[in-house]
Amino acid sequence: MRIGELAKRAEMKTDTVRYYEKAGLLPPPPRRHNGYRDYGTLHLERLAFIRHCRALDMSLADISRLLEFVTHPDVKCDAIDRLIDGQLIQVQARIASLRTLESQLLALRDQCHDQKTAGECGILQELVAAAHDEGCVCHPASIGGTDTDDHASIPEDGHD
Amino acid sequence: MRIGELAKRAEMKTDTVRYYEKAGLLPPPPRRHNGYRDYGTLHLERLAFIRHCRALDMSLADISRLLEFVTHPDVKCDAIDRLIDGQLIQVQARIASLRTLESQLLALRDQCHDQKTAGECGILQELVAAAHDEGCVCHPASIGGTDTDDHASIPEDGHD
DNA sequence: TTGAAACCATGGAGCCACTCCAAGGTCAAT
DNA sequence: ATTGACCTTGGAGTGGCTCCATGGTTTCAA
Repeated sequence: MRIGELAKRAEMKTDTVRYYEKAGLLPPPPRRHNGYRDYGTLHLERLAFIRHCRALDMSLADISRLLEFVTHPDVKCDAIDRLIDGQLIQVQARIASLRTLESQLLALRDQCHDQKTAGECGILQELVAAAHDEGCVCHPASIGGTDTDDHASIPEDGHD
Repeated sequence: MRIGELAKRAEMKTDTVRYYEKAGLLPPPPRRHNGYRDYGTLHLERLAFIRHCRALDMSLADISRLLEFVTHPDVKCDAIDRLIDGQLIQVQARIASLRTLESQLLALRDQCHDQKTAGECGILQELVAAAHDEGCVCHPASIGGTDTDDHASIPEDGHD
């Protein structure tokens, strides 16, 4: 099976397949006389596994760790459990932070009372107010406590 | 004010400030005789604005658009409203997709019944089963419908 | 038989929003 | 005079791809 068919069957791009090989997730297949990669069903299964894990939003590093368990089924499995748990904690933290964000955006949107120009727009006024540290609808100034304080920092989305 | 103090006051790194300048979000300040950047309070306000918008998870492109409204307050503001709405829709979609993901991971975690080796681990067996397209606890094969089908694809985190 | 289309190979750049680093210049205090 | 803290620039790295240029190979039809 050439890379095109493999990619089609695994429902991904040939570029992605080659990328996985370079990243060490997919073992390099034998080559034909012309240099073309020659895949078998094992490769397809492995790709399906990777794809499924990616659908669970796992990082390639985590998937790589899982693949080691697949090829070494005799080691203890509690690390697998911890990996999934860690994943779960990340996802739940992300949901919580996005919910905060949602309420902030909703509050912001409510500030626009169909003004006509940007100069009168409540949303923009709120955003500019934030620059003066006066507290805004979405990030109220912490008068009574500091609990919303750190939420005002930039969400750490860097490495999803 | 040199870049160090500006960055400290804006609670970001000097690298980030320079990056914003290069990205066209912060106008290049005048230089001192030694080449050092010399900032004023307007720069600090602008940075605070950017920081606040980033805390709302806006892209730099969107913030750039907003900054144009700040400097041209006479244009119509409905574009601002639409920008915030778009942001909101994105966030809500992301929450929904993460909730699906959460339940999938929970189902997966329940498969581990304290086995001892990876070979017996229910989680791993489920993940491998997915490679055989037999349906797994987290992504059940669509027997009765296709409602969970498309959710099983890789989450589109690329360009949030 | 020739030529076009479809496939394959490699290497490198681009995306986003930074972050870090190296090599070198500047300045204040000791 | 030297140390250390600051500043400058440019470039590389992050993750997980995606796209592109350039060139080789295969296959099919005219």
